[in-house]
Amino acid sequence: MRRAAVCGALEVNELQSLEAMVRRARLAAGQVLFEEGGPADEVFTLTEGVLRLYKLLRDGRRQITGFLIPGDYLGLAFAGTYAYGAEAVTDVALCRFPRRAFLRLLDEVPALERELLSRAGNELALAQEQMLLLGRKTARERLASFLVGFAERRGVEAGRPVALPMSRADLGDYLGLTMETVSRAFTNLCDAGLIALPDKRHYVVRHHERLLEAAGA
Amino acid sequence: MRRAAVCGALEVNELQSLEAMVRRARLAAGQVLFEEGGPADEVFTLTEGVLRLYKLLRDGRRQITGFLIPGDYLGLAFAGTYAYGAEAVTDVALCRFPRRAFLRLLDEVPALERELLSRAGNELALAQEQMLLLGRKTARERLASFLVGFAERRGVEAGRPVALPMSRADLGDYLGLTMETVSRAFTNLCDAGLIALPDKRHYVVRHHERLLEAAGA
DNA sequence: CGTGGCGTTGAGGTCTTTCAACGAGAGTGG
DNA sequence: CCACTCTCGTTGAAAGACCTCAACGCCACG
Repeated sequence: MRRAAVCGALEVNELQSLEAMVRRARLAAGQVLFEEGGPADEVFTLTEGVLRLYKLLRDGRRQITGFLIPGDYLGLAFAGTYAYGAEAVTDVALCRFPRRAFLRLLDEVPALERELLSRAGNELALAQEQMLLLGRKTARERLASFLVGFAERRGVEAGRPVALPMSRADLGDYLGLTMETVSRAFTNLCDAGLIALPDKRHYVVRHHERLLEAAGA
Repeated sequence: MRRAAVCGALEVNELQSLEAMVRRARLAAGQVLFEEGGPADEVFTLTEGVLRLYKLLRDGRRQITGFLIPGDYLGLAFAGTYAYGAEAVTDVALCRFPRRAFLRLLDEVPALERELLSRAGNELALAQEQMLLLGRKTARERLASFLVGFAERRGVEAGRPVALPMSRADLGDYLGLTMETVSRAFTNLCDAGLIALPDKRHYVVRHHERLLEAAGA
């Protein structure tokens, strides 16, 4: 895992300049960090909680493009405005960096740039996986894919309950479905014995193999 | 437009090492450049023609994640294998770089790294736009979005015919639809007067405003 | 104990897919 | 030069997956 590498690089090489420019912030669940199209003058690192990134259509339809967990960074837009909005799913804590200072740091620390490039590559691969999901998978496959991937990303070991911080509606907007269809897919996977639902905000992977198979790839 | 910047950087700063490592290649329409999961030991720049990048499910369902046009690069996987397959849509010409030499060059030319990071950011923004399309737009909106964006990307001025090198099936796999639905959406937009279809492989944007509106955002 | 948000379930509707037929055009071979 | 064939695209009819609308239960909160 390379999740800590940015912070690592900062702390080792540039502690003094980091100290000068880092600020910490907290947001309550549901609050907006920034909006799509807003001026992109800060870069963030998430340290606690979960964020959702999303894009909107004029009539209100929403696509969540990703959920961020501690260790993820966001906001590095090379255009002057954010390409997406960001909101707190749970209470969150994060580090904020002024964008200009961050770019200056980028000039001074080549390793940081390489790290960001590597991360961007990972994100791109994830985005392509998500396109496959949205364009070609069934509701059941979409949910199964998400549940497998999320458990893994959270580092939850097999058989352990995984916390689901987001609502069914959020999940729907992430998977390109409605809340109701997500709910039915949960029921379906549960009835099939692939997962268990101790309560509405937790799930357990009961058959990793079969769930992976239900995910379609 | 920064499309030429990589080549620019190479030619100005590293001409001799470039000469040593660049190789040119051609592929006929339909041929495979590399397959998903194959060893990622080369990086490419497309100089002529159009490529499609895609991911597959086991049962053959395909999602095209992007069409590449001259000036685009591909293949910079930080993992050891390609995350997607690449095939020629038309006859293509490209430059190939051995991956290791390319990474060495990356160490020597900091500007190149910044350029790649900037491009990765653009690609990520495009990918998120595509997620919105796949997850939340109707068939008509998807096609309208594509037609507007493709004309722009090709730099075709308003009212001029745009060449469509890919088949309806390719378009379907890109937009998360079937060939038939794509065809119906074409007919629909044509009947509505938003576009014209001089022949099956060209279209004309007749009302940029209204087409943009039909694209949903 | 009411109220409101969230999730589940059912019934009916809709958009897209599936299946099928048909037409146009390119390339092939008689 | 003219069938012949194959691919690609279009169109229609029927089927299906998901959506919409609605009712209901649960739980936290005031």
